[in-house]
Amino acid sequence: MALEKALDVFWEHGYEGASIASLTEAMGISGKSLYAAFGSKEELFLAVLQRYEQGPGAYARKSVLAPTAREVARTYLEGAVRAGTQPGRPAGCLGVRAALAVGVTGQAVQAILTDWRAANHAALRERFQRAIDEGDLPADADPEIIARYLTTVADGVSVQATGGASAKALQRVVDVALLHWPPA
Amino acid sequence: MALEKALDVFWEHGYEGASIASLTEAMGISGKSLYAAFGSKEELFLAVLQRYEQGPGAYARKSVLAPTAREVARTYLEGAVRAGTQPGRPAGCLGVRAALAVGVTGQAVQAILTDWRAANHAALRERFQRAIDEGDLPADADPEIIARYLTTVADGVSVQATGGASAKALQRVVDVALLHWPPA
DNA sequence: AGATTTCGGCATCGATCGATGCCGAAACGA
DNA sequence: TCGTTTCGGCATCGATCGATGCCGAAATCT
Repeated sequence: MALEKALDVFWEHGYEGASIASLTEAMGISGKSLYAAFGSKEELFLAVLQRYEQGPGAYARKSVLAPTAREVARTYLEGAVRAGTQPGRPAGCLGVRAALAVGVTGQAVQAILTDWRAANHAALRERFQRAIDEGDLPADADPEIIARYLTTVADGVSVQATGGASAKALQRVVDVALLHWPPA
Repeated sequence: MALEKALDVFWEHGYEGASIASLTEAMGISGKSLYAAFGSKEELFLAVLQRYEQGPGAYARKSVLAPTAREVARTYLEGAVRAGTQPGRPAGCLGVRAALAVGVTGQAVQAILTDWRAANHAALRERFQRAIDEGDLPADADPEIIARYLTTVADGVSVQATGGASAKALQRVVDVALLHWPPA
């Protein structure tokens, strides 16, 4: 699928670093077809982001469905490792890499990805609040700080993977992060 | 100092996102003076990176001088929080933000920053190896994994700060990360 | 004060950016 | 087989990229 190829380009080079020429070459279509199908570079990126959420990034949505808070945390962090170290695909997380620093033309996409990461955090926080209500986590646990800790580690995993850290090394980091539960 | 202004621009917008026009405007000098003083955009960035290491990023170099491994970890993570949430300055870490995803013109700088982060990791690992030799850490501790855990959390702190997380929230994340020591 | 040097403002270089119009070839239906 | 339609290759748009040369004003030295 052409969208999957575009995903790899955005994932590897970020929003502004991915040129239309590099996108059309990877997708195997012409510039005219690209604009006829997606309208603009930004709309193409939005379509790619949806694709990412349902593919490599699906672990975030699935993790909150785990039966226990402990399993939520484990599936979330291990999903981040797996998605960020797939052989033959770009390293790290699209949402972290693509727009951490941008010029003037990328500010809209940067805001979108910032919201995207914030939504991930909010979903985890709400899941841990439910765990408290169900007695799965202690009543004095703080769902905000637990969720923040997990998203911070996951973001760090993405940066480490981008820098070339191996899946094995990052899995050990995740094991360390999950040694004590609840973490606070 | 003009270098400090250039640092803020690269810090906020990354290497490719920082245009010469935005740099000269922030530095208050002309393009001609910029090239006379630094030679090229890439050489200017290298000078900025050195400045960053001795200013906001100095915590990394200082932390390994702490007397105990525990204090090394604490000063390192708290330094990452403080440097990444300074009011009136760009959020996060220059080394993480500036070149996580780049086009063709930024690959050299991307490699430089990847090496820079790897050097941080190596310095921590060597410090923890020394702690093991001195009996400050258990003989069966793994300096590689402990250092990797800390750099991963610090990288995550940088991403979180870029996304708008507060210093207080990130300090609590660091407290959680340091609750158990050694972490593994 | 006059001569010399230094440096910033401006215009501009070739290249590339995202985006679009033109045009010929291929595919489809009658 | 002919007429119609769709779509990709190509050239090009204005804007901006990093980088440079020109030229006049300000500062320095004798």
